[in-house]
Amino acid sequence: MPIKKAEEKVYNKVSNSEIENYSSSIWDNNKISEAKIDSVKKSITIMMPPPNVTGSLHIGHALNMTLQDVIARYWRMKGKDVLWQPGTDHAGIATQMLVERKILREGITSRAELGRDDFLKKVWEWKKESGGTIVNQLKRLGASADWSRERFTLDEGLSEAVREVFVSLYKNNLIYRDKRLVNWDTKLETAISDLEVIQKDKKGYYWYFKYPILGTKKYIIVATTRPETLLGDTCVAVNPKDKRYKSLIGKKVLLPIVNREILIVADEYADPEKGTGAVKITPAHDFNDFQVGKRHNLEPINILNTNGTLNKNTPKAYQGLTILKARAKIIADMEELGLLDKIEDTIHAVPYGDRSDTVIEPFLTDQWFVDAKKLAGPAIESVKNGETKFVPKTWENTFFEWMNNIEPWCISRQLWWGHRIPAWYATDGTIFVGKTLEEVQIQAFSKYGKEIELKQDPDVLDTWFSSGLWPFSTLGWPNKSKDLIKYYPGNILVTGFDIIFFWVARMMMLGIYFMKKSPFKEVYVHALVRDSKGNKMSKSKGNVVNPLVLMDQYGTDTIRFSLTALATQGRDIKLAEDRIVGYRNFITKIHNASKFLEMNGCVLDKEFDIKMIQKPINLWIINLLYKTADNVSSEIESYRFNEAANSAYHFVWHNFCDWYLEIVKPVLSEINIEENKEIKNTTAFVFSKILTILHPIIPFNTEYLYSKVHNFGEMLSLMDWPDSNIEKIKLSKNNTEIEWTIKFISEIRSLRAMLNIPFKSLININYNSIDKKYLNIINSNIETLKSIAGVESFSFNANDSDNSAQILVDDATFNISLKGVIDINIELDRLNKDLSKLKDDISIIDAKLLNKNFIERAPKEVIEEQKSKKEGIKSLADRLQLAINRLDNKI
RNA sequence: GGGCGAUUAACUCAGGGGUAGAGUGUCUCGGUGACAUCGAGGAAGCCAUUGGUUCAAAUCCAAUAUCGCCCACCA
Repeated sequence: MPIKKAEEKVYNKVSNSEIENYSSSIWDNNKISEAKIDSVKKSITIMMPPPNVTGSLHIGHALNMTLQDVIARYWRMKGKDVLWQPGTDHAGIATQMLVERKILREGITSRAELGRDDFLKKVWEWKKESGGTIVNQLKRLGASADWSRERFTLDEGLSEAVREVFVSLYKNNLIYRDKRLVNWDTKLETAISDLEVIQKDKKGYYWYFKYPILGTKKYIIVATTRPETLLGDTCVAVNPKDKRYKSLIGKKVLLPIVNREILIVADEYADPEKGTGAVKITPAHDFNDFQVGKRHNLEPINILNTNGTLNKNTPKAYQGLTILKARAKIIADMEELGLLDKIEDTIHAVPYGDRSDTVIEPFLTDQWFVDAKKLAGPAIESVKNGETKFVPKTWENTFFEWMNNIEPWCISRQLWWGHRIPAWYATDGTIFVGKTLEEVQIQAFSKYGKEIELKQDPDVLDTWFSSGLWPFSTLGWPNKSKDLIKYYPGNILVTGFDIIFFWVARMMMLGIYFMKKSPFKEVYVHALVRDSKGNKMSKSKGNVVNPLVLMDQYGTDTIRFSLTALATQGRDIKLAEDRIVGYRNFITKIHNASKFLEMNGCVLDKEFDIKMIQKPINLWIINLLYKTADNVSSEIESYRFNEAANSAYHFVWHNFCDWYLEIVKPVLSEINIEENKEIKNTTAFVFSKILTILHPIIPFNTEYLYSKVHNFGEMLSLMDWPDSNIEKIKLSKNNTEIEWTIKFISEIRSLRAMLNIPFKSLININYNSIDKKYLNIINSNIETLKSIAGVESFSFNANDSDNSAQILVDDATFNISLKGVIDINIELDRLNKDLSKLKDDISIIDAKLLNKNFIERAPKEVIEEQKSKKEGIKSLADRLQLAINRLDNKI
């Protein structure tokens, strides 16, 4: 076994952390990411989705922030004044839970023991100590947001905006207080919104209960998955059209255990197909039942305490029991009474709280609501009329679907951490809403004619209420600030689809209401990052990929490039480590190219004018460079990040490194200085532009190479984006000479590989009659051909019928003497294989050309294209056939 | 139940009316003055199925199948 030298050789690239530290420190020193309010440049505003202050960078953040950073850096290089507004969200429930756990560890039994004020002090303390974690992680990722403007949703300014909005919406009857069924979290003891409820399919049972009909010995049987709600039943409903029960309508049943007389009512809600067709109605604990109860004027009976235990409205034996214990007792009691008819297995959806992961109970309480329906109209309209566009457009359907069916938004939370609701109550229950206590005191005084005691509502607002104001509250609203005028509305919002309803829709509703304009022109909705098998990442599955670990392992830029290259529209991202390794290699490749430039003294000459370039190879690469730059540019602008990354990748690796540098390499080492000057200049120029194009995606390495290693000029992040229009570069469609050379070299290499001619044995290429232009090309690239194709000589040889292999490039034919070293049969095989491919191609085209309909109806250009294609292939095939015949004769 | 999306090489995915593309993997050769985290060259596909539109369909339309997601659903 030969020793693998690769293992001995340690690549001497500087460490990722050194590169990352260098780049971020010069960006910080030069404040490249700060928006310039006084700049005359046109603005681009990106509102960062504020991560939870309790958060730690996960792969979704990494994707989201990388894409925003690509956009931000790109537009800066395009000469725009970019505001990327960062900040964090106070995350009411998450933060409160976290700090509650913390004080528990400190030996405090509950937040109640501390009291509201002291508990909040603890939360602020925590925020001061640990709240910056996520921000530092974002900075490490390279997020070039304007951190000097960092905001927090509980900042004084943002809180003022919250109060202003609340009061204003209240005055306009868009916020109201109401007693309604809400989703109640019995663990957190707070109401939550519909969106915070997650339905999970669970195994359960249908219990069939017999309710005795008063005055008879008969029963009506009802089915339920929640036996304990029996205690709160106020009627039994049957469908008026259901013949089975028609005679029972209006009769009464004796509700077992509680012995309450309740009516059998007729209601369309009862579905004869479901269960027994008769349904028990518990208005206080079921959303549908609530409506039924209302229709029949039945007072709901609440059977629960806020912590989910049974309350005073239930029989003594049940009071204080948890729901599950009460359920078991009901079943046992019913069975004992002989009223349990049967039990069936079922799988049904059970609501869970997204934060507490506990079963959510419909619960009747007084809460504050936003009349979302009224606010939704204009938001829907702004998408319909194109003021705001979703990318990809398919998300607009999702948006409409939800907005059209929107329900009142419950905004009050029975928590301590958050924006306190600016409402006060008089002892008689009168509500006063105002921004400050003084304000409501004045209101109260004018009502009562004297000073009275006012108590502020103890509840706080849903966190999304304040983040819904983010696009304008961060810019100084309600003050008419310069920022607001310049940076509102934003241009682009980058977000995951999971918060379209939570956040995007609410920002649009509130933004349009208060600012008269939708808060952003475009919403780019990116995919979810999944594991390599396509599973959603979750802590319980243990398949969570920690971006910070990946960043340590591969470097931040590698992760950024990987996420960008994988960010296709409309499909989830499966993060496979293979891909990451591939892109790590790409960054290494760039470093090696850089090393090559250094070794060969390729230094950027400020006097160098690319319009004066003469050599075809240089013209070729410049041409491709600008094509790539234009391409990357339009792909970023249309949010096709994967295309942008791939396009740059391909150009750098396969055009610049594989061909340009290889072709130029032998010439660079020649002594002719004048001759080399143009090549060296071009090489340095193109490389500097490569770094520019890649900068938005991999800022750390490109900045490092640009300003530290090569000292190409100022900081890269301040450079202009290459643009063929602005720089008036004429792009040509074809560069025949270089393209022909590449084809020629590829043919030679392919032949070598197929015939097993080792690279070290140089070959002699003969030609008989070829066009002079090809000879010229060969002569001007002779060094390249020698060094990268292993060609020793070219010579005229009229007698080309020796044992020779054939190379056909366009309409030129070459032959290589095999000198008996090579098995003719192998060459014959190779040629025959090529030929049969060509013949297949011809027959496909022939089939078309012989089709009368094709000739009659296809556009002329297409027909001509097919014909000339066929001509080309045919001439190649003919010459190949000739060569085969000749070789055949030798055998 | 309502809606959306996916199905293309072994894998992960682009593309999108005119002969099928990339990266990874795989096979062969290679220790060469940028790079073995590399270079050169191969092999590998009835583009899910069935119908339609079209001169022409992987691409457009419709149905089907399978998988995924969102919303609704605790009789």
